[in-house]
Amino acid sequence: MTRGRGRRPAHEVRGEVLDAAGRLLLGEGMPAVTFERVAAEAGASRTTLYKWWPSRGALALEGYFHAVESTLAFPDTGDIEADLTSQLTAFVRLVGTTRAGQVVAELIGQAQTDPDLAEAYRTGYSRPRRDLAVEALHRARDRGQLRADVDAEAVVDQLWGACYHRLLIRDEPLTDAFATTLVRQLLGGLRP
Amino acid sequence: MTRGRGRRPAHEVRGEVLDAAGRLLLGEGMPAVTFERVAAEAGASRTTLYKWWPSRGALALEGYFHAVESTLAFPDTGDIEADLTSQLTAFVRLVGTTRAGQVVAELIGQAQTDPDLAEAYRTGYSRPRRDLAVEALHRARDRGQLRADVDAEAVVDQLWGACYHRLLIRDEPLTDAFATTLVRQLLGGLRP
Amino acid sequence: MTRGRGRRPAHEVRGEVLDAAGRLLLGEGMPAVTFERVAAEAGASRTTLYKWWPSRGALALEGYFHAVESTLAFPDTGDIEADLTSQLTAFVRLVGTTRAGQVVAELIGQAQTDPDLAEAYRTGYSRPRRDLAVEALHRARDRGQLRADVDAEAVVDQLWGACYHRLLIRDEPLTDAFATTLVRQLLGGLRP
Amino acid sequence: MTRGRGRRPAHEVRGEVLDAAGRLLLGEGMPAVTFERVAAEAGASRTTLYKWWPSRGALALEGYFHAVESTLAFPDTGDIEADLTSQLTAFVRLVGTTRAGQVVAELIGQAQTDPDLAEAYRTGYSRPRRDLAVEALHRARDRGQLRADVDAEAVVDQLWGACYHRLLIRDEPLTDAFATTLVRQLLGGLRP
DNA sequence: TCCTAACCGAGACGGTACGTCGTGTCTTAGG
DNA sequence: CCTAAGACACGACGTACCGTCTCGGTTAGGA
Repeated sequence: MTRGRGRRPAHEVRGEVLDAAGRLLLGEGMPAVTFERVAAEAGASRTTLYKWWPSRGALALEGYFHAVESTLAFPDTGDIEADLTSQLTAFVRLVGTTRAGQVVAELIGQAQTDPDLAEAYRTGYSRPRRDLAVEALHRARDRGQLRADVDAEAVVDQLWGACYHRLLIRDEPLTDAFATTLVRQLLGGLRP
Repeated sequence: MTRGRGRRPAHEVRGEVLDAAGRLLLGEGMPAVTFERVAAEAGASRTTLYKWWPSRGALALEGYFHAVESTLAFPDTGDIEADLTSQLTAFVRLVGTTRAGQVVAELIGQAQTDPDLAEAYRTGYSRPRRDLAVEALHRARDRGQLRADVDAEAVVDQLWGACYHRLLIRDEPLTDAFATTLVRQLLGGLRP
Repeated sequence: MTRGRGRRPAHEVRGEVLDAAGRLLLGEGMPAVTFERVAAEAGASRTTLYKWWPSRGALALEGYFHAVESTLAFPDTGDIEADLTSQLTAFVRLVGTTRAGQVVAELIGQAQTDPDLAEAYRTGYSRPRRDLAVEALHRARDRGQLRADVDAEAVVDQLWGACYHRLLIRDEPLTDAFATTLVRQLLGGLRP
Repeated sequence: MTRGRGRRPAHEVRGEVLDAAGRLLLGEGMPAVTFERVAAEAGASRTTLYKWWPSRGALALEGYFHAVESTLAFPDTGDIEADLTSQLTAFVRLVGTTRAGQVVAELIGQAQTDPDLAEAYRTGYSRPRRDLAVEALHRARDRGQLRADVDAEAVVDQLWGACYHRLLIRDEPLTDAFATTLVRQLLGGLRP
């Protein structure tokens, strides 16, 4: 007898579902993350998934978080150029050389037609990371390393956004040198 | 008599199909551009569409081009900062206030899982526009308005890429002021 | 509100599908029995049909059974020649003058390239009918009306098979006289 | 340069088409014989095929004839039982053990919904063979080996038709013994 | 011999059907 | 009594083939 149809503890099912979603996402990419396949892989009912996740994008995103358990940190050594370069280089390497790059790109792509995913992505991923960088930039400004009128949000777009651009359009390569260049070119004009 | 089932001139069918694709894309967005609906709207056969377009993304992109007939130009007044600001502001307005912004975002989104669309987008859209900007930057450099070691490709990512970032993630607004700030912050460090 | 998209009782859908299949089969013949048209006529989803019937032939056959609800009987009066003649005459009239003849021919025809239909036809139609005739022949043999070494299975082929031959090839007519002749010519040599 | 599009001698094209049709029929069976595939295999235009053959069945049949070049003969040794047995045994072996059996069955099957094939089959295949057998039977009758009132056409159905029955329905095997039995059982009652 | 008309093959058209996958809804049986 | 299993209608996909029709190159016939 297989398992019966009665209910299992919610958290147990949740865990298996997210495992399955993350596995599919990392293994076969976004198109493989369907309610159908995730439910089948997790041995759960599709009904259950519909109850907890509003869209396949939201499910995929949560599966991604569940799989990578990323730590959120922005080391502050006191040298903003060095910190930005190291952060940006780490980011470029992550999305440029690991599976994560393609996955993040697909999530952003899917988010264009999936409002639930877009919202979840902003709230749970991009916003916190932006904030960390903005705070670091503000601290640098307060330390006198950056001009007083620096627009920290725009700086984030000019560094990370530039990388996302290359990640999403892919008509120019995403290299360490590129990361370094971004910081160098931008900070030249931002020093007091 | 209806029309028979034989061949109609290729360009005639093509035109009607692209009309339909563009109309659906602008009117209801990317999810509405399916082979099925485009064929129905165009009064064409699905088979015919499959013969000419490798994916719904490629079809949508061509429908978009067909609909907007955009002119490609990068005015060069001799003042690079002014030119960049005006170009970037125009771009920000286009994608920030018209239907085109959402459409372009959806196309880029779809391109993440549609290689044919990605290739067509790079070749027919992003690459030519990048090149124009890069050439303008090189001319400015040769005029002595920019440092000799400027990385023009990176500059493009730091200006337009920054805008695409806000377009695609949408956790910060895409305003005229933002465009101006991007140019100001970046060019400060790029002058000789 | 139309009806919703959820589940309907299986037997309800089944019934409507078989009605439709039978109606199309009797009305327009085998070529009209496609999954597509049956689904449309029955107001059911094609997906559902695929779940229950392995091929359009199998669907048609079941539709045929559903429509005709034939009774299976082989009256045994004690006079084998009379019984065979009456059975064969009835069969000849059925397939020679009613719609059923063409339908059965088309089913057998389709079965040549549809293993599922072939299997279903043998199991559900021909085998039981053969068996009834064979049993009657064995009883006649045991009563001493037929030679002890009669090959009852072969007799079936020499009577009904002969009729199927004319039904399927149609280069000679299928008449009552033919049925009578078949029995007469064969039984002459089968009497003890 | 490939070959141009001008015309080739009709008989040359015909030959290649029939080669292709026969090859497909013998190799993959009736479902593989489509105008599309035959034209492709023969390197001919579909238009040409439509001009010469009214249906895929007719094309297949002619391809079959072209491939097998069967000789039509009914040896007459003077002993009708021996002749019938040897002819029937040869037939049973042909359709029971070679590819031809399946092919003939598929052709008859297809003929149920293809009037052009049915007509061509009767005219070019079954009718001539029936006639040969009927003539042999009439000669035997005239020699006094069969009763004067024998219905030769019916005899053909009771011998070959019985075999076709087993070929087409396949719920009993088609063996040499079966052929022998058919003749033995039937001729018992047909002798004067 | 050149030019032109007729023809015929190549191939695209509108269609029908297939079989599959995914979606979101709804019923129902099981724990 | 609630939940999950699972069947349903639906929409879209990509493919195969059908029968029709247009187009343009070749070839044969007339100038």
